[in-house]
Amino acid sequence: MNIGEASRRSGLPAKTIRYYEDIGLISPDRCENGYRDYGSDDVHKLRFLHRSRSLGFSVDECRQLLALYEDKSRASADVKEIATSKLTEIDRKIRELTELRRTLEHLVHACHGNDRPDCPILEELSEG
Amino acid sequence: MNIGEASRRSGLPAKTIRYYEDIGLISPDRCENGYRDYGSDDVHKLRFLHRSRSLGFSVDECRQLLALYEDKSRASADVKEIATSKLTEIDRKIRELTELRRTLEHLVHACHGNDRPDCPILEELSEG
DNA sequence: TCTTGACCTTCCAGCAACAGGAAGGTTCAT
DNA sequence: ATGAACCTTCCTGTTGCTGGAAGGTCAAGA
Repeated sequence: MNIGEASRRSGLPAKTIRYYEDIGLISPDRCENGYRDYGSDDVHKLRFLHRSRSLGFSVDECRQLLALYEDKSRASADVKEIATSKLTEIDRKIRELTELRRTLEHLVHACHGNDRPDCPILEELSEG
Repeated sequence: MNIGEASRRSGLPAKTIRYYEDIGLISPDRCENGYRDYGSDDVHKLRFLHRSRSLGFSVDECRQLLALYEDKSRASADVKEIATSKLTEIDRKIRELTELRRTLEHLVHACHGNDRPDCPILEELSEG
């Protein structure tokens, strides 16, 4: 199938699919006219990539996961380790954002938000 | 003062300070030898930038905030609006990450993490 | 005086992970 | 035959810096 169909079936934009080929994540066949030709296994991989990207794995982690996925003698511990470290990272991000949120909300609350120039937000930013 | 001192006082790397000049956020004087020459008001701005960046504002938002900061006839409502929309954005990010976290934790829990190839994480990624 | 080391300068490249668009070839339906 | 809807490659731009190369400047020590 052509890239458009692969895009529809995988949920990834054609641009992204070509990019994934550029960086060596997939390598579809080519038709005589030069068009890329995707098989159902390719689509399967693309969906795998789509899903793992949307779960927050970096492209490089996706590469590792994909390699493990195709390695029938893999140890599930290897996969679990990647996922666990990603979980830790997500936890950290959530903590940081929550802290940010608190500070910001405090500032927003303190600001009158009227047409006068007094602004605790700017004051805090300039002093903090 | 030289850029090194400005860096120490503002907490921003010298590279970043030059970059901020490149994109027009600050414009220090120059000495005869070509070195940048920062005054205390420059350092003040740099600290403002440092703080607002670390609060999650984009460089472009920082530019707006800085302009408001220097505009003595500003309305605090303008600042509050920027901060409020940033707050909304942070909330959205937190929600997304929390959802991600839940899915990922579920997967990590389901995986035995041993030396066998059976792996619910990969299964989910390939089907989801 | 020479030299060493810590500064400073500009410019160029690269990171992630694509997105947008130009210029052109192909296929299919009308 | 023509137009729409595909497809191709190549180049640029995004965000916010960071690293490095090649070179100028300055102050202190031998």
